[in-house]
Amino acid sequence: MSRRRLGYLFKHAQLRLTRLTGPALEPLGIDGRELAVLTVLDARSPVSQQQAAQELRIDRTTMVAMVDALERKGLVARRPHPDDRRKNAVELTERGRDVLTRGAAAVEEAERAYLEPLTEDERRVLRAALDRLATDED
Amino acid sequence: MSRRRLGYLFKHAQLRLTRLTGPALEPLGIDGRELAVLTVLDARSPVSQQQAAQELRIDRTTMVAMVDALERKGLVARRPHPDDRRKNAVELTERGRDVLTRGAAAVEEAERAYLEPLTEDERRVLRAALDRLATDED
DNA sequence: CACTGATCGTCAGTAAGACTGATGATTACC
DNA sequence: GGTAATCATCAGTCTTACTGACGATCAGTG
Repeated sequence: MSRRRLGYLFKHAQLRLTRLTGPALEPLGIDGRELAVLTVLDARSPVSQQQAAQELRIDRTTMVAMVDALERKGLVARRPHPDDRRKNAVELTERGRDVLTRGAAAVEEAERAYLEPLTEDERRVLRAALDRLATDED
Repeated sequence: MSRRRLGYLFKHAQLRLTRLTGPALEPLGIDGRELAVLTVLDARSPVSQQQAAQELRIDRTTMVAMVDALERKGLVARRPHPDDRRKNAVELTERGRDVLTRGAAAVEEAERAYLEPLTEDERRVLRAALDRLATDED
């Protein structure tokens, strides 16, 4: 049996993760990407859209669409940034904070189930390895 | 600093991998997914499109498009399957085998560079962990 | 102050990837 | 022989994420 390529392993490892986190977040009306945006907006507030985009390494135009969606759902609000009129200060609404709290717990639980087939040691090494592999030293 | 979520880590670990394997395969005119298809077709020949699709866990209709592309590039040929006239026996052309050989070497080398920041131990554990995480026990 | 260049948010258009659902041809079941 | 399942295909759709352009605003220079 030939050893599978890393690309295959990553793709399907990620697919299985999505199959767990997706349904866990679905009752809250968001997906994993939106939860990530909520997390950054909450932690770094008040933050411009581009700062948040850089934090998550997503495109600036993608962030526009994400904030659009979250705003439509009433989870965030665009406000004029105090220091710079070009920027939006994007803030979580009360409901946004609630969804963030519950979403974080749901994902935590889903990740626990996801990692269940691994030993404690493997989980630790996996996380450390991914951390380094995900970082470009460009 | 808050621990990043698995979804983020997987996404960006995969992005960096693609940034290495993509250019490595580019001179051959294929991408990683096409190389994977060539690999399966070569190992299991003669194989129907759906068998190959199942092997790689991609959709049957996606496989049609992949074989279309590979056929256009002269790397594979659809032939009537000896046992079942519904099936195509998809086979590598001579040039397809050459591209597979050189592509496999190129990806091997790219993966080596990709894993360079990890210790030998970490590489072993990572692979074992991904293997299990990528497998649905459904 | 006036100019130049950069930054921020936005929008339109596009491209890749992968799906659903339908179809015709063929095969297997009984 | 008739019904159900399988294979490859196609059209259409959906998601994700991009490029390139735009107006508005800011920062630095002289």
